Amino acid sequence: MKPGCQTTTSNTLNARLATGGFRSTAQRQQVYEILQAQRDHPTAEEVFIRAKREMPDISMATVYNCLDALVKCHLIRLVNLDRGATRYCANMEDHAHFYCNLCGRFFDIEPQAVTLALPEGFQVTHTELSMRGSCPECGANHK
Amino acid sequence: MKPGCQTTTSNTLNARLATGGFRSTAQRQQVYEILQAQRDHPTAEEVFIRAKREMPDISMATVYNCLDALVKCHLIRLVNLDRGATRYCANMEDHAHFYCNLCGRFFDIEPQAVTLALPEGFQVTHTELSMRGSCPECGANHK
DNA sequence: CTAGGTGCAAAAGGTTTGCGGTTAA
DNA sequence: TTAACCGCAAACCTTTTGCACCTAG
Repeated sequence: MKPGCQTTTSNTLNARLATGGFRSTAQRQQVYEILQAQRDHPTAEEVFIRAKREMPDISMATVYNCLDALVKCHLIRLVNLDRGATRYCANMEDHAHFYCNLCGRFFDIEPQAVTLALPEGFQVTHTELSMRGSCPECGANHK
Repeated sequence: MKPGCQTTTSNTLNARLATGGFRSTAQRQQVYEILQAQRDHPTAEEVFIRAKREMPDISMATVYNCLDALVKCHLIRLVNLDRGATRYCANMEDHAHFYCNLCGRFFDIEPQAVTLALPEGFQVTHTELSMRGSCPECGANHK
């Protein structure tokens, strides 16, 4: 491993990968750093473009492989909306997603208190709450 | 229009289509009926297969066209989970979706009370809450 | 060393689009 | 009558797969 990689973040990352039975590779670190650095919920393609800046030979197949490994280790999560490409999010805190129809940006919204009468016997492992509408900026401009 | 089509449901459907600026066609009625009849959240492909039984010449392009029209009229909604194909749901009541990882079925779950600290200025037009885990049957079998 | 990961290229899904003919309003 | 819709086929975009080479553990 290159010097300078032993940050708290990469230690956590490497430990988590190991626990999940995955190897720690430069590509996985790169993909994870991209999602940590810019929390705009990029698509796989957007992650690929950003990764190429640091790692010109990386391939889309590898990006998908890395994203899948990170998802399985619970280091990132998927965000789906409508029929578009899946997006990825490194914020693992309990939160909801808000998509602005006007500017197309995604916002992380504070912890949701979801209370619903879940019939007995249903065991929930993952939850995804997404909303769409207009964000404060666009709502003001659109008046 | 064929006799027997003047049910309450199709009247509502036709009125809604008209309000949305869409024509009422046999294909749209067929697609809507399919989603009303079997509430298992089929994909576009599955809707296509079911529609073909009654309407052998219908095409995928038409199925997508119908689904889009129905979504725009708020008669059906999209259900997204992971990277798979988008699914469609004719239940417009406020509810959540639960996907069973073991049997692969989707369940409609009773009205959610979602309480979250939405920052001022966010205007929500659509909400989607989906969960995954194990359903009562599978949970019992899997023990 | 060797199982697992990488890059490449091709294939597989899923969805959209263009076009000539058809139909609801 | 005519704009909207249909079926067909091709295009498009996203994701997956197969394979030869490489590398973390």
